[in-house]
Amino acid sequence: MSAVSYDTETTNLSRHRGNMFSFSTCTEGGETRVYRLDGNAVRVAISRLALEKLWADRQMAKVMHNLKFDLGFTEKMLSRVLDTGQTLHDTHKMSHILQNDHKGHGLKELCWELAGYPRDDETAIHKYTAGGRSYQNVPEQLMEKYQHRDAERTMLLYQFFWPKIQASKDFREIYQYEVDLQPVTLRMENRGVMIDRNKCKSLITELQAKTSKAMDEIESVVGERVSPNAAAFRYHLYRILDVPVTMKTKAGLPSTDQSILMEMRLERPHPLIELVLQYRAYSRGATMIESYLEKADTNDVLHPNIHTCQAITGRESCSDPNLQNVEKEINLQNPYPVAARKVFRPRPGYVNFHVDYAGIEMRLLIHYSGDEELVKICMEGGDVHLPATLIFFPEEYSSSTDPKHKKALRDQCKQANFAIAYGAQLPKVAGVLGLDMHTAGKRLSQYRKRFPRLGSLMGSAMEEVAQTGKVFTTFGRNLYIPTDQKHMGINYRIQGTAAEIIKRAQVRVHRYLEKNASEFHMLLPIHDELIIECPRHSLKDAREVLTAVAHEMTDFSNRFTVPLEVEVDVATVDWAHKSKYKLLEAK
DNA sequence: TAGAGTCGCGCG
DNA sequence: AAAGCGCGCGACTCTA
Repeated sequence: MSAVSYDTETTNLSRHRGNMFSFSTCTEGGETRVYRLDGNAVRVAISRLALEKLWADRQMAKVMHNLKFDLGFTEKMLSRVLDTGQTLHDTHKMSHILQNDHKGHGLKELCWELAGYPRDDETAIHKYTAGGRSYQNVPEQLMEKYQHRDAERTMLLYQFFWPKIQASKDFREIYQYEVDLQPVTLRMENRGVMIDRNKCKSLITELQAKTSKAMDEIESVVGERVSPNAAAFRYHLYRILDVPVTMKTKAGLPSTDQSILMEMRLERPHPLIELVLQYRAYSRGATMIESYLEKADTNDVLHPNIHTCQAITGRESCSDPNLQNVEKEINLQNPYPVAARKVFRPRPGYVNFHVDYAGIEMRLLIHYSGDEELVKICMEGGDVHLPATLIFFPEEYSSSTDPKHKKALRDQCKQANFAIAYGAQLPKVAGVLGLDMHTAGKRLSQYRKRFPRLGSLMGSAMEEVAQTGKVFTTFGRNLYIPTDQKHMGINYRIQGTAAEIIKRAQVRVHRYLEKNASEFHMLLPIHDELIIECPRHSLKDAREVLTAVAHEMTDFSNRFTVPLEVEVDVATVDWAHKSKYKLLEAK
């Protein structure tokens, strides 16, 4: 199949705020063309015709650098969905798969590095686009020159990267789901997430009042009006509390971060500590929620950018706004959390299902460790943290009759399990468990004897980095790691594998819903969770649909020695109020 | 006054 | 040498 590169120029980076006004193409032979969709009517008509013709030709693969962007604007321009029956390519995704550790995957920089292709475009254009002005303000002749370049660059990258992707079966498969994920993600961004404007406003008012109250009280304690976020504040804090500096910032200054404040809070309580924690939490909460209001469209819907290949590990990320870090009601690190999730709501007439992978990180650690006893516990649906609990607290756990106490012990051992898998040594493990070194030492060696492979996960990943400069996941994705950072290998492997799982899951779930339950829509991935909306009049079908979705998300039996499972919650009012949702029993 | 770097903090 | 790591964003600070 022959291919053509395709690049759009738009008046804004955000689809719901701008439109495309021009596009350019380049053939495999290097012929470039530029079309304008603005200006006189004849030119517009000719360009539109060319655009229609280009997308009508399904025998011609379209190559883009970040295809979600170009596809999204083109769909908006033509008012229809375009990915059906098309062969699409994305050179940005190729670059990420082939060289995840590269400092960036920008079109210009890549072509400069790979081919010495000139990259002075911006310097000529900058004075026309400074101050956030649209690229439509750039003189056409100048703009055109660089559009030819970008189309040519994209074709250049395609010709350079595509053979390397094709050379490996794993790469082909990884690349294919990354490409398939683009229109899926585009649909989620377009659908968006609804906020409750009134709840936002009242919460902002409340938080601003609390913020200024905290500020006033801080002033009366410190003696002058100084923000707890200001550099100067750190000296006031240590002077007033009269405590030694235990942690410093990168620049060698006394740290005033949360972990320090929480320690001080326990050892030397003082009203100033509470005020600082309150001020920081409330002011941050207020500005975050203000930003949601600014970014929402006229229907109170947020359209975030969901980046599928931004993180070095292959994880997704989210911006404008970031919906993957909205505060929960309870935060163990912060006694004054802002329950920001309550401003997110299902659309009128809808409910939201939150489907999350149960303990996926520990399951993957166990999979990669190959520990037979732990694998068996997973397969039988048992508690993988129980053996550790019985080793570290044999008497305490068995003889305790207080469920709270038992849970606390079990949670400490869960922490210890993660710590050991990520390379913790005796002092750290003893600290996590709250045991003296001697007792912890004896029990840890028992533990290591019984589960030797969990403790050697980090070591083997480090060895792999030392030998090859990378680790690879079950799916064959390469994750390059600096050789002076070998210890990161195990983390990259786990995080990268979980990312691949949920990416593949989204492609499958989208296909399932499109075919079988087209009124359901995915809204957002949050690393180990998918949020799916369902109209209330379809609730009678929801249990069957969600059970099928769960199957699509967890069906990796040929890849993992451990089973994957999901748990489902349903939110009817807002994202802070969820209840358990039971799936159908497996047949 | 815009951009870059640091710090701190939310989520996973 | 090490319980690890990935993001995006706002406030602040300094520089050009």
